[in-house]
Amino acid sequence: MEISAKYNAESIEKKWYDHWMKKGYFHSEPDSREPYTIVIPPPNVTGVLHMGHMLNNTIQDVLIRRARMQGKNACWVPGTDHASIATEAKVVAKLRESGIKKSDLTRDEFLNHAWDWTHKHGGIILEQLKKLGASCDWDRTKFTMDDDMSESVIQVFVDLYRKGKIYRGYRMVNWDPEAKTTVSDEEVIYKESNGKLYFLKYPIENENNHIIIATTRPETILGDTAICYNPNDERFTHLKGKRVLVPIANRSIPIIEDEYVDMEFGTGCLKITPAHDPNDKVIGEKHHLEIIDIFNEDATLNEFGLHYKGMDRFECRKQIVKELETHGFIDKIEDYQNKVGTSERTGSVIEPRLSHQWFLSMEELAQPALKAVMEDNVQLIPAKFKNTYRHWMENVRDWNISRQLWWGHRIPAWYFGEGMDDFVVAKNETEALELARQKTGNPNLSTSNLRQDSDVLDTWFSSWLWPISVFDGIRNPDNEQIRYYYPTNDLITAPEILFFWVARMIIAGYEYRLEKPFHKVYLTGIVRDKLGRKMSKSLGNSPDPLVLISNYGADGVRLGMLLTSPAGNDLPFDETICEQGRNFSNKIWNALRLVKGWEVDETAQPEHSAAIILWMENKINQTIHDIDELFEQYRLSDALMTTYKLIWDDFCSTFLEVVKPLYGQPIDSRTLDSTVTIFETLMQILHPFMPFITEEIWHLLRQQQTDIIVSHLPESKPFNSDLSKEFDMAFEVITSIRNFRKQKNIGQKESLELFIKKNNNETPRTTFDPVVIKLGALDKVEYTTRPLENAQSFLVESTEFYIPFSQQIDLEAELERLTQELTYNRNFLASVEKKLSNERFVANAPAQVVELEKKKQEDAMKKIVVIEKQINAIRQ
RNA sequence: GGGAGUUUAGCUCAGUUGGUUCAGAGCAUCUCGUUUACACCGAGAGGGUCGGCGGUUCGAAUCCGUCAAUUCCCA
Repeated sequence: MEISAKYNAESIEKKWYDHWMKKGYFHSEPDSREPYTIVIPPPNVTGVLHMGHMLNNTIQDVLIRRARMQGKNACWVPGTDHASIATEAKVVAKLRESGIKKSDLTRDEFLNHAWDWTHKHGGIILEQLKKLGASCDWDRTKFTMDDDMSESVIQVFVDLYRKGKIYRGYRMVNWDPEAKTTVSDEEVIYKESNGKLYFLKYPIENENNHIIIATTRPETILGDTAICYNPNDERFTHLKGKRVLVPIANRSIPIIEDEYVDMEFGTGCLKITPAHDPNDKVIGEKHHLEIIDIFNEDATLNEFGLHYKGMDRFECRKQIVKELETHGFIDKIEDYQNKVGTSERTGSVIEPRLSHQWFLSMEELAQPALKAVMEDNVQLIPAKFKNTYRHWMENVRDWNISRQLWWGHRIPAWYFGEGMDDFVVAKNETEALELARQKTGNPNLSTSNLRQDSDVLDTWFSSWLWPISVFDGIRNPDNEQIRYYYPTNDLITAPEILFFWVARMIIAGYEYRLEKPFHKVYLTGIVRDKLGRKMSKSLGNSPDPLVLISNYGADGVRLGMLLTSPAGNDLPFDETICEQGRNFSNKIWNALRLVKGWEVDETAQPEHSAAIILWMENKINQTIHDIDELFEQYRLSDALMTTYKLIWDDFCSTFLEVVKPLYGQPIDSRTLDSTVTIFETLMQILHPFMPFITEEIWHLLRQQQTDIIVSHLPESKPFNSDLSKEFDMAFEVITSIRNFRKQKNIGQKESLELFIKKNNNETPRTTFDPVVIKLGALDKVEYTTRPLENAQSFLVESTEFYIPFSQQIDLEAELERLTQELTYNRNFLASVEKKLSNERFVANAPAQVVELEKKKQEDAMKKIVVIEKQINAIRQ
């Protein structure tokens, strides 16, 4: 069979993915096996794959493939979320391009456009995941706005409302008075503006005195409900408990104290207008102040604006300043530069406005979720995030779940009047009508009297149910799927959304399943560029993952991403790490070419082959054991690096070099058979990390009963650590021989001999002597009892080695080297003896440690004796 | 302003409850090498006052204090 010299990832990857899909290996149904479940963190339905997804999904695929090979019923549920804000913004932008304004459309018309967009772009990101090799159960693909998923969301809203957990409250929003709509924080552009700072006099009630307050917005005094100073500010202590009158309105308001006030700014005294400033709102709530909203929807003044009613806010400012001046309320006016928020869409100045919103009270709900993580019932990996988690959960604030958008789950609240309590919450309009009739006692109420809340729910309010709702566990809490797959095993996500998503899923899990949603949460790092900046589309600093895949192969990219990303650490991405992955693929590929290139015959198995097979099998068992431990700790990078070294260093550089017959010679069938078996085992161990090349090689090695993806992962068997130590020593000998050849410029073709002199009555351990002969390109190894003359010597532990050498040995240099070694060992011995002579050390250190020191002492002394003898021999 | 993390080789990171000569890995660098699996390679080598200072201890990269740098989260 002709095998190409270079590994061609692209065609092979496509071939195997199609094959796996055809065989249905990714699909899972409940059965008697132990389940292993992951739900994907749903990417934005209209998004495209970025580096963060690559990292995240590579990790999930490694875990799911490993579980599958361990014989578990592996189920990875894929899907997407509707991402209200991002998607709506995209649709709006798209419509604008074709000259359509959102405000020209009805809600239904707009939603039709949004659905078109979703259907057109919705599958893209999932198709991209396939290129990466993601072995998701595509039959289970979910979308947060699927009918069943939406029903679950609405059901939960209604349920929480009825439990008293959801309530209506106020929140400050960015109001665009021109478009008469709310805009998100991202849509506000702050501009430098030349304004004025007005210093106003507020008369103190029942006193012939006043207090001066600086403001940039004098028209809002009509909405003032308090005056505030810093309790640490001695200038105002005489005002404690008094009241002032709002100029013009002549309304009496209290003077309050709060440390929020900046004593340096203005006069050090602040007016509080809770309806028209976010900071004032916070203070207002804290001090239970009245809220007076003076504006209409279009930012003209309402009846609280008194005689300015109906006037625009900026016109009002001019007029009110005149009136204040006339009545002597103005102390002075200064020029003032500040940043004013304007609407990205209309350019008009944003008016902070209080708006009715829905909130979920969190404190009680958070308790079981906090406990679960603190007690490691849900385990965060790495654990350092527990602190952050606790801090957030202990200070959790109510969750504002309203979004002033159209795309998403519309809030199932229907209003039938203007009063604060004139609404009902129900899962649909029919039920709402029934409830509204009951609540009003008016049987004639019809749907035309009902008006559904125009806002939608926060996208997180649907994704917090994800691990439950993908198995239909909200609507059908007892169905077979949810009972089998829930709780899921691992969640892989980014620390940025620990609160937005992870914490809330845990909360929902306990609320709706009385059980955590997952056992473990693996928090990945953030993918950054070389400059340490987060990769983002707006910066344009992210490579296109699909281009990377086509350049380095999916296997190569997967390896690159995983090698540099321990859990919770950021990943400074550099294409060279993918290059390392590609090089590794090529290395494995060439190992295959070597093995497949051998002629076989029935010659006897050489001793070196038998020995190295023994060692390699032992090494594999040992490494499997290590890898298992690393996986238990979710140290995927280390597990991969361990595998990488097992294949590259141990298998390719050592094992294959030993069993490799001389050029043109055949290999014996026993050795070849062991080699192929070992190669297969290595491919199985590597498969979760590099699925494609391993499947390809698995099949090229020999006729297989099954595909590697569903083969059984090799399990750790007992291993002999003495044997490893013995080999490590042998390898040190090999390295010394190689160094000697290098120093003396002796090629591999020129053969050498090696004499070994054991000391201190040690018995020679000869298992790997044939390997030393092969890799050292030696004629023979012989044991001797006396030092050799005219030979290069070296020491491994306290065994002497001699390589007879025809050239003159530089005795001076030898002496120099030996003396150095002697000094080193004497110093070492001295430090050990110093420790041992320290009574407190011997008394306090554990016996084991003291034993170890004694062993060191003994070894060093033996070695010193040997070196001294060598030195004496040269000197004679 | 409040909170959390990070700081070990040129880069990215390991380093369990303090205890083997513990200062390590990969990449990068340097030297040598076209020995027919692989130059997307092989064989070697160099490289760190473990951020600074102080303390606890027989013993500190590891524990404590403090300072510095840096990142993130919340307002």
